[in-house]
Amino acid sequence: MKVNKELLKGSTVILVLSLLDRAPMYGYQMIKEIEKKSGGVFKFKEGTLYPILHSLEANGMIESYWLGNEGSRQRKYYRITDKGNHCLKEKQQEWETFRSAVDKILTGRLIYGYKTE
Amino acid sequence: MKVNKELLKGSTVILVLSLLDRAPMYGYQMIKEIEKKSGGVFKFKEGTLYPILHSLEANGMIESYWLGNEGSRQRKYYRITDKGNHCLKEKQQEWETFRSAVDKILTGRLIYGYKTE
DNA sequence: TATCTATGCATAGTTAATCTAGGTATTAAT
DNA sequence: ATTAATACCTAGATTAACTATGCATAGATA
Repeated sequence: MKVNKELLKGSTVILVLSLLDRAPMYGYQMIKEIEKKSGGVFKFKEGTLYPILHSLEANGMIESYWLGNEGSRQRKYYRITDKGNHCLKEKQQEWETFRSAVDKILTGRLIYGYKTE
Repeated sequence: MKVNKELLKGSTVILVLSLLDRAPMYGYQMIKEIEKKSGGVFKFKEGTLYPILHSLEANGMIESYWLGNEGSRQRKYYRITDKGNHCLKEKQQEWETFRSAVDKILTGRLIYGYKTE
């Protein structure tokens, strides 16, 4: 990770659902995709992604199916469900709220008075 | 919190340092200030803020001093140090990187192919 | 004057998201 | 044949923020 990894907390699910909202993918592919799209900023660990996928599937946000590439290796693809799509929309709104709130504080002006010893 | 509290992780320190970069403040004041500036999105708990302040002080990012309001109650003010200011600049850059990377994924286009069963 | 609310600092223990570190197996390249 | 990349998985450790307290002062209100 190029950034403080704690920053990522709370953002992983929206990143995963965003990817799957555009196309079904398998886990390993998502790791590469996220790294590529983020310009190398996010490098998901397998120990991070796979438990998230399993949890999202258990909650009905995504569905999985095995698919082989013309007789070659089997890959476990995930696609987003209607419920997951609804959840994604909520999280997109949440992200906008969060980002805006942080920026307000980073760029904000002083409200209360100034006091020093 | 109006947003998933996990989103906040990794962002607390930059928020605190940003406030102190504009004026010294005491803890309770910072809680109110952050709530006000964020439009009510962030409501820091005391159990969140005070340990952060103590940790930042232990690391030389901020300094504290007690100050009374004309003979009234004593308040513990914090001001940012040079080291803290340097840290803040790094974290501002980190925030930009992070925010931009998330937005790239949320709005990004498909890179690999599309596959379904 | 008694009580309630807001202010103000502090911390021990809990929770939960991510990482570490390991495992297994297939495929492609050297 | 060996190595690197691909591809899945999970138990346990880490750690940041929260919960739930405690204590104390100041101001308002009845």
